[in-house]
Order: sequence, then structure tokens, then C-alpha cells
Amino acid sequence: MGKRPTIHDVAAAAGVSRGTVSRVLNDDRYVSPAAHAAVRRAITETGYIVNRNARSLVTRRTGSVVMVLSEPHEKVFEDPNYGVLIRTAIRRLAERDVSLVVMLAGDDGDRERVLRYVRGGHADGVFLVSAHAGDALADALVKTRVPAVAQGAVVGRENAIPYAAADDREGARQMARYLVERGRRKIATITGPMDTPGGIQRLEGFADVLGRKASRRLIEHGDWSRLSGESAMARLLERTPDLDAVFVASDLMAAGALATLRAAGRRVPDDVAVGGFDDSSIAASTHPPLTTIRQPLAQVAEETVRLLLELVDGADRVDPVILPTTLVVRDSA
Amino acid sequence: MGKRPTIHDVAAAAGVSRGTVSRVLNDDRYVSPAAHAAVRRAITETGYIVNRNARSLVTRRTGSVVMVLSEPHEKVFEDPNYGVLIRTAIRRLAERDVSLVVMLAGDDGDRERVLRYVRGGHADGVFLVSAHAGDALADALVKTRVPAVAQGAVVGRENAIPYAAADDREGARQMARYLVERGRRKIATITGPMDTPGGIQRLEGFADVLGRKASRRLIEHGDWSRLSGESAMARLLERTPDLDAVFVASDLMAAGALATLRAAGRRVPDDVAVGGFDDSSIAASTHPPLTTIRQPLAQVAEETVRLLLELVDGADRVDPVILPTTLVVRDSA
DNA sequence: AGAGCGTCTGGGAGCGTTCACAGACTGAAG
DNA sequence: CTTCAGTCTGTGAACGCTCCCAGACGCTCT
Repeated sequence: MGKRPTIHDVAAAAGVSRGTVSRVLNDDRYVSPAAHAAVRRAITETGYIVNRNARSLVTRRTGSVVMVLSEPHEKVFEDPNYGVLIRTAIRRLAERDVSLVVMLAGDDGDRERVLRYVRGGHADGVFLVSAHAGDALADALVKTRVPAVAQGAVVGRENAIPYAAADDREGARQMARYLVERGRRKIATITGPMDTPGGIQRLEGFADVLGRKASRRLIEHGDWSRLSGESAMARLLERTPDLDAVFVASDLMAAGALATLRAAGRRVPDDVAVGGFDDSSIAASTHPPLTTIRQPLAQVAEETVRLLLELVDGADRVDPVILPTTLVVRDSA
Repeated sequence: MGKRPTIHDVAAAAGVSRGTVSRVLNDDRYVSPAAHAAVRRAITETGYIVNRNARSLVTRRTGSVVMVLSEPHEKVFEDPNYGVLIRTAIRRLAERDVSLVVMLAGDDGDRERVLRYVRGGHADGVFLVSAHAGDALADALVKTRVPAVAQGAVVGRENAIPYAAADDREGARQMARYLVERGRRKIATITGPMDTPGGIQRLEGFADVLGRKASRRLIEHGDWSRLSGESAMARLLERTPDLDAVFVASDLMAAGALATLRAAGRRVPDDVAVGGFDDSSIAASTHPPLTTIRQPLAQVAEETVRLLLELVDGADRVDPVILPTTLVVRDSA
């Protein structure tokens, strides 16, 4: 197998100079139709593919962005939301011929590696997923001045890092209202971690509706994992055995809560109504299927990518995007 | 913010030449301890980070591999197995400071993009996931001569593309034997797609044990998706209402089968025993929890990565790896 | 003392692009 | 006919590395 053709070979085959080939490649102005055609033909003839390294070396652009997953290793990808996010991001980026590098940021070694990667100029942008408040990596990343966006606000850095997210607070209100309307009187909630926007705002929305009824003893915290949903539900049940509804801030945790309720002999929704959040793929497959709040996660991912690409293209600032949620009624409430 | 330091700056700071810095960077022989120390110090002082593009340009190595997911877009990541695979691969590769680019190969445009990417020399290796028999992309990839491995054999290309996989056939036998031992008499099976090793070999293992009892009317095919598990189970039930067990070739499909059985009023395991395969995260959270075959997927991913790295490092061939499975008994059978 | 060998260092060349600049050509305006 | 603006093209100079070669240096052995 011979060497791969370079821009030189194409130029020779087309009977023009490197410069002209380069202009065609980057569709610059000022290329005659004839030259353009000749180059295009030469490219397919020779099977030429540009060498991104050589290009990057001079343009300082890599044609790739990095997605950083800030979760402990065993938890990352536990929630099906990750799959939606990554799949959607890849597709959207591919349309622009940008490739996606995925990195984990679960421990210090990871974080250092990510930072080195970004500082080294190996990515045109950073797509932060599930960064928590006070995340040192997020700060360091901002300092590198490499364009960065987040899926869901980074608590405390809302202005430094643009983001797209669902309207968590209003979504939680929708569910709380629904539970109240259905005549539930003692409504508890299992929140996400209180250093994430989903944790904070879904609790706020819940409190908006329940008001004084949202007492401390009806609130428990999880960490988005299924297991944490199980144990939070157990604590709730022990403390307030007569609760008749629970709003769980994610479907995955809700699946855990369901298991605990079943083990405790509570019927859902007869004894206890359960409301989830996400409308992820698990929602429809629990028993009973979850009544939940649908957040348009694919769309969130698309918008996040759009923001990132705008920044990469030179926008000096972009506005956050908040997308509406909808109530999806199934059998659990 | 000034320019990023280059190898020149480090050389100047250390009072040596570029050549010596380069030697330290690539830990070549023949660098005096004094020079080595000076360079190391200069590197941290200046905050130098090598420019991979410049390096790649001359070495023809990129320091990254690409994971190619050959599934239709809506199905990719539906199964939690994907998460395990990708998470494990990223971690293992990170140890060697290799980054992972993830690409989808769900339609022709995707496949062409992948090919262009690999042909362009943008990855040192390819990690194929869920490639089906007759996959044109796999063939084209092999022709590029870029090192490639697969998670699970690529049917028809077992010799061209090294792989790591679980012992699908023996795993299926374990489950079939278990169901027989438990006194089940009319045992059906829902297979995976018959152009994947998991589809083929898990059916073979099933047939190994059931022998003549594995009649056509007790076999249905799914496509690994939950939904396909639901419908396959429905077809089975219609055709053979008196079946008393079913071996489903993946937990995700088994979850679907469980839903169909419940809807049909069959009790699990009393009326119908259900056996899954994978022991993925869903297995423990279905109702009832699935008795299944555990395949060490993280280990499979690790081995696949190991094979790939060996090829990248110049090995001219590596042997496939087959890992043992174990029966995990829960409540569904 | 000289030869020979292993160790260490510096610097030129080259990897495949893009970019900036200079110059050629065209047609319209003066 | 000259001037000028607009269009188009070719070429040298980077970009930041690694590779290779030539040569310096210090030993040991004859």
C-alpha cells in the first residue's frame, strides 16, 4: 500500500497549486469554476483525505469536542439519561463533522487528565455533564478559556458556563400539583443531590406547591442512583409511615423507591402514589409504569451542542436555554 | 494570556536543545541525569504540554482510538451494556493516556464518516461494538489495515477481527440445564438477532441441552430491544400457550417478556419461569428479579482494549479471548 | 599515545497543512 | 490608452514536533 495522497498530489493531479486545493477544501472565495471542478475530480480520483493534524497545527482548531462526565465511575451510565445525551450529541456534532471524545472525571487523576487534554488544545470545546457545585474542574476549565457548556446549570457558575436544561422547577410543580389534585394529603419527596440544579430546583418546585406542608420530615435526599432511591424511600417510610404519595426527582430513583414500597407491602398507587421525573426509558417499564415528568432530554442535548458550536464559532456569549416539561400520566399515580 | 509554551521554550529554560527535550518527553535512552532533571523542571516551570498534532504529524500516531457503535440510532445505548462497555474502555485507555472517540454507525452516512475518519489516520485503532454479520463497514475497516478489534465476534470475520467475548454457548447451556433441572418441561427461547454471535450461540447452547425438544415453535427471535422481547413473548404465548419456561437471550428483552407475561396474567415463576442473559443492571430491578447468566462484560471490555493496544503496539496478531459465564439465581426461575 | 566504543548533545530536515502576500489577468471607468 | 478594482493563482513561511546524522566527550584496551 502506497503512501496516502497529500495536498501536493491532488494539486499535481488537478494541475493547480497547493493554495488552490486548500481554497477548495475550505471553500474560500476566489476559485474559478474550472479550477474548482478540476480539484474536486482530483480529490476523488486520488482518494485524498485531509490530514487533520497538519491542519490543526496551523489553524489551532481540532474538529473535536470533549464530553466530560463528572460522576463516580460506578455511577456513570447507570442512568439511561447518559445514553440519550451522548447519542444525541454525537449525531448533532457529526453533522458538522466534529467528533466527540468522551472522558470520565470521577477521580482526581481523571480530572487532571481532562485538564491536560483541554489545556493541550486537543478539543475545540467542552461539554460538561452532571458537574456538581464547587467542581474544581469546572473552574479550571473556565480558566483555560476554551469554550465550555454544560447540560444543566453548574450550580454557582450559572453565568460562567452557558447551559441548556429542562425547566426543573416548573416540572416539579406540575407533579406536585397533580398529586395534590388527586387528593393526596401527605406527600413526601426524594430529591437529587443538593449540589445539582436538578436536586435543588425540583425540590423548590415541590415546595412552591406544597408550601408549609413540605416539612423536613417529608424530604429525603438521594444521589440519582437507584440504590439511593431505595434507601431514601425506606427512611421516609420509617419516619412517616402514613405518607400517601412521594415525588421522586428521577425515574431511576423512583424505580428504587418502587422496590422498597413493594417490599414494605405498600400498594402503588392505591396506598402510595409515586411520581417520577425524566420520563427516561425505565419509566414505562417499571411495575406499575411510572407517572412522571417528561423532560425533553434529546432536545436539551441538541441545544447544548448548538450553544457549544456557537461559542466555538466565535460567539462571545450565548444565553442559557430552558425547555418546558410535560406531565406523563401512567399507573403509579 | 500569552502563547502556550513550545518545546523551544522548554529547551531554552532548561539550557538544552530541542532534541534533548524531545528525548526526555519520549523517554529515549542517552539523556544524562542532569539534563533530564533540568528538562523536567523546565517543563513544570513553563507549564509545557506537548502538542499532539505536531507530534502526530511526524509519528503517524494519534493517541486515540475510536469506538464504533453499529446499531440503529434509536437502539444504541438502550441496553445498559453499552454503558459498561464504554465506561470500562475509557478507563483502561486512559491509563495509557489514549483517548476515546465515540462514533455511531447507524446509517450509511455514519458509516462513510467513520471510514473517512479512520482512513484519514485519525485513530490508532478501532473498537467495534455490536457489528452484525455482513457488515460492510467492518470489511472496509479491515482493508484500511488500521488495528481493529471487536466486542464479541463479528460473524463471518472471526479470523480477520480479533475479539473478546463471554462464552455465550456455554452460558446458554447453563441456563437451559437449570430450567430443565427445575422440572420445566416446555421451554421456549427468545434469541437475539441471528447475525450476531450472541444471537447464534445462545440459541446453539440452548439447543445443545434441549436437543429435539427445542422445536421451531418454541423459538422466537428478537433484536435485543425491550420491545422486541415483549412482542416475541406474545408470539410465543399465542403459539404455545402451555409453555412453562422461557430463556431470553438478554435481560433487556427479558424485561419486555416479563411485561407481556404479566399482561397475559401468567405468574412468574409459578406459571412460567424466565431466564435472562447478561446480568446487566436491569436484572436485579425487574419484578420479579431475573434469574440470569452473568457475563463479565467489564472484563470483556478490558480484554478487548488490551487486544487492541497490543495490535497498536505492533503485535501482528492476537488471539481471541473467551470468558466464562455464571448462573445467577434470583426469583424469576 | 592512539584506537575504538558507548554515551550524550545539537541542529537540520521534514511531516501536511493554512495563511499572507505578491502578482497576473480581466473588464469597466476615466 | 491608462487606471483601478475585483478576481484568481502560485509560493514561501510558518505551525511544533520527531528523526537522524554528525560530532564531542570520556573510558578502556592495546
